[in-house]
Amino acid sequence: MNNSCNCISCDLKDIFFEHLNEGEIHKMCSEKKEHNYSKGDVIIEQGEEIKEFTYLKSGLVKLFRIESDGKEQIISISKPMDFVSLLSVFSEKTYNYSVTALEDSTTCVLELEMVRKMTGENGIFALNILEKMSKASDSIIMGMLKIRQKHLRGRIAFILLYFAETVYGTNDFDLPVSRKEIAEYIGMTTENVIRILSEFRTDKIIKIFGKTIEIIDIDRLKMISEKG
Amino acid sequence: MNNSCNCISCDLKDIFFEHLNEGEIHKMCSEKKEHNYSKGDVIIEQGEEIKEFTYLKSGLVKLFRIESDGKEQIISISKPMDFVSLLSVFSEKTYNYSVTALEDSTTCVLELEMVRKMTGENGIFALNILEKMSKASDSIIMGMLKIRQKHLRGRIAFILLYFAETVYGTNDFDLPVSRKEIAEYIGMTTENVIRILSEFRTDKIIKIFGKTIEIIDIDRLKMISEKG
DNA sequence: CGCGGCTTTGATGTTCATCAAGTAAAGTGG
DNA sequence: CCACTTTACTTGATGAACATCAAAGCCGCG
Repeated sequence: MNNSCNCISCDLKDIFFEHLNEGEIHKMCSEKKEHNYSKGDVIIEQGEEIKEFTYLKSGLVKLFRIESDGKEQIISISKPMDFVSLLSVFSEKTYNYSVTALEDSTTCVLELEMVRKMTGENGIFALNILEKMSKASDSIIMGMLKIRQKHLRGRIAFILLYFAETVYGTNDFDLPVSRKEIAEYIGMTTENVIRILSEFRTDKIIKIFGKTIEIIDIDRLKMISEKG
Repeated sequence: MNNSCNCISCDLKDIFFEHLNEGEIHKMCSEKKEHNYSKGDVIIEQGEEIKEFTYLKSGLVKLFRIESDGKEQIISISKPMDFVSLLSVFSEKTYNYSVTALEDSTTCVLELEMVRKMTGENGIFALNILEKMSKASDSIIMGMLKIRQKHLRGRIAFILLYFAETVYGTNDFDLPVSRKEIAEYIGMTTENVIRILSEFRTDKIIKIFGKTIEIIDIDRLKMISEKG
C-alpha cells in the first residue's frame, strides 16, 4: 500500500484518467490505494460486494467464474490496459467473477463512490470510462466468438499466439498458466491441451520445456489458428 | 419516421434517459428519429460507420457477425431494454457486428454526437448509460459462458427456456428464428438442432408444429438445461 | 409450377471427452 | 533436508458426442 502522490508520473494516468485538472488529480492521488499481489493471490472474489473500482497497473491476471458444478471457466486473461474491474461494476452489487494474479501484479484502487462522483462531474472523464468499458467487453466478446468457432488445434494455436504476440512480444516465453487453466480458458480438457501441445512439438512447430514455450514455426501456427 | 414529441410517454424514457430535465427531453425529442423495420430487415450492418446511438423500442433483433470464412455467428438475441447499440459504440469507428429484425421492430435513434455531448453535460445521464452498457455486455458474456459449458441437449433446452420465459412469457410460442439460426447462436450444426428438437418431441417434452413450439414438460426441460 | 431455401432423417466418420495409469514436480511436516 | 503427500503433467485406449455427407420431402414465392 502506497499513498504518496505519484499519479502524475503513472503510465496509466493518461489512459484512464486523461483530462483531469490539477485538483482532480490531486484528489484521486490522495485517495487511491495501490496493492501488490504475488502470483496466485486473489484480487477479487466472486460474490464479494463491489465497493471499489480496480485497475491493473502491472502484471497479468485471470478473470474466471466458478460454475454451479464447481468447475472454473476462465473469461479472460488480461494485462494492464485491458483490465479494469469494469464488467458489472456499474450494474451489479456483487462481483459475479473472480480475479487472481497470474504474475506478480499491482492494482490501483479507487472508491467506487468517488468514481461515480467524478463521472457525474466530469463529462470527459465519463466518456473515457465509457470507452474503456466498451473496449474491454468488446474484446472479451470477440475473443470468445473467435475461440468458439475453432477446433482444438486452432484454439491452442490461438492462445499461444496470444501470449507470444499480445502479452509478451516474443516467441520464447514462460506460460503463466497451467495446462488445466488453458483448458478452462478455451473450453476443452486438460488432457487434450497436453496432447495437442505434444503434437505441435512433434510437428516441430514449438519447443516445450515445462512451462517454457518456444515458437519455432510461427507461420504454421498462424495458419492453424486461422484455419482450425 | 416520426418526429412528434412523444418521448414524454415513451416506455423507455425512464429507463434509458431518466433524470433529464424538461429542456433536455425536449431536445432529445426533437432530434430523435424512430425507424420501423419488418421481420428480416437489416438495422445495422457490419462494417458500417457508427454515427448513431440506436436503441430498441419494440420487437426482437439478432446481433451477429459474419466471420472470415463466411459463416454467421449470432452473438445475442435481444429484446427491448436489452439492446442498445452499446457494444463498440463508444470505442470503435465502425460496427463489427450486424443487427437484423427477427420480428417487426421499432428503433429510436439519436445522433451519437448528441449522446456524447449529453454524457459530458449530465452526470446522472452518464452513469445511466454506463449502467446499461455494463448490464448489456455482462449478460452477453454470462450467456456465452453458460452455453459453452453445456452439451447440445442442454443448449437447446436453454434456448427454448429463454424464448418461453424471458422473451415471450408463455410455454406456447412461435420460434422467431430458423433452425439454422439456433445453430449459429449456440454453436452447433443445423442438423443436430433438428435432431434434438425431434428427440424432445419423442420424449414428450415439447410439441412441434413447424415454427410453433409448445413446452409440455417444463421441469424436465429445466433439468436438461441445468445438467446437460 | 418449378426453383431455392428450409427442414427432416439416416448413415458414416471424425473429433473430442473420459477413464486409466504412470511419471515428474512441487509443496508440507517432521 | 528428507520422506511424504499432493498437484501438475503425460500417454494410451476406449467410447460418446458431434459434424459431415447424402437424399428426400416440404413450403413459400416469383
